[in-house]
Amino acid sequence: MQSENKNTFIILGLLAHKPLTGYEIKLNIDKQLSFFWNAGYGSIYPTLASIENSGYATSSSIVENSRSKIIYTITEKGKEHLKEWLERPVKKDELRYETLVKLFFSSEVGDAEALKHIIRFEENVRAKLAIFEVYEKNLENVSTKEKHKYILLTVMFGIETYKSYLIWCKKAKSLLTDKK
Amino acid sequence: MQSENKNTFIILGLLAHKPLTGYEIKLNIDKQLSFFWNAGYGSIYPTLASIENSGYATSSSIVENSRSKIIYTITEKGKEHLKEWLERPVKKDELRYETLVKLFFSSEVGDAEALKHIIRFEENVRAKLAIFEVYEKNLENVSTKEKHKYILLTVMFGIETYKSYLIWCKKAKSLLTDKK
DNA sequence: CTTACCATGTAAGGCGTTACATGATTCA
DNA sequence: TGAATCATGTAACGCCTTACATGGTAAG
Repeated sequence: MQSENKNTFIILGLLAHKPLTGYEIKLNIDKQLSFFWNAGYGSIYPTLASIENSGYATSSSIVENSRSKIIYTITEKGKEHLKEWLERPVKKDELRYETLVKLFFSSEVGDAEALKHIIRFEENVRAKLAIFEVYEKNLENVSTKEKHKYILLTVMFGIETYKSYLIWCKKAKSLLTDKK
Repeated sequence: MQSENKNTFIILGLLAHKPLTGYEIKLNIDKQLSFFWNAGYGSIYPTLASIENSGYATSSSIVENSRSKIIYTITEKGKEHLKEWLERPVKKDELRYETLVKLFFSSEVGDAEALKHIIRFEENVRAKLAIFEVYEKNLENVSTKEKHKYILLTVMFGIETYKSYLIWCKKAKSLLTDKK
């Protein structure tokens, strides 16, 4: 079966909002979805080809700002395909926390190594949380508009979980450093 | 390169604690790591073969409880390999929340569909949180022992994040249902 | 003039899931 | 006796990352 992988639906979802090039799709995923989904050019361009092949989008070459690009536009068939997927129950949320794996086995290397992983994790979380909070402020002003409401939901999810990560980091550090 | 994928280190980590069969490894992963890592027999058995091939473990066929099994034992070389990996910085934690993707694009299908996804997510979270809390109680009693301390850390992570998921579920539901 | 960014792709290889295949033992 | 669990694997396929390859434009 072609065109049944998740990236197909991510791309169709973005195209449902407006026509985009492969390059713009990558930018959109990085900016808006990267917290819970990632994709590289190596998946995006082949998926776009397969999407067009299946009749879910059409492409047209244009020149804009003296740059030639290929813009993809979703078709009715593509919209139906997307909706059908959106209505299906979620199969599985996949988490692969390498950080937690390394902590789980840290009895082999000791507290100092474990702490390094926690601290690195914490730094990443702080950086991303700051970004989320800017997004949230921007979105709250326009959230009465239908489209933004759902995006706000995902940003809220990021904020809530990242805050809990920080709480855990604190507890984890004191479990490893406090003298009994 | 053989034997450099993550499952290699998960398995070595488990074997570092005690010798196990492929079947037992699967049970251990499901019970202790499934919150942040998963693996099927289709990865475990081939990885075990490659681990043995690389000299990170040795195998021996035995009969126990009138069942024949193949037990793998980690070697010194395997322990070194594991430690070296545990000390390397984490490359990336990978999250693929299909739930959030579907929510992100829910403007295409509306509040009712979005709510269904949230409610399904919430049910899963509640079920798993209950399990984590049992684990935590059991671990707290023995957490002064080195090995359990690190396992407790990962359980605490699960509890903290799952509690935050529930908070988000509540907020998300009211964002979608409250009349303004 | 050179660095960064815009823009589109291919190829190889690794990773991982799913389905299939087999067979023994235990328990109800 | 039949279902569940123990136990070990293979094969196919799909998915995804990484590296490679190319070339144009904008800005300093």
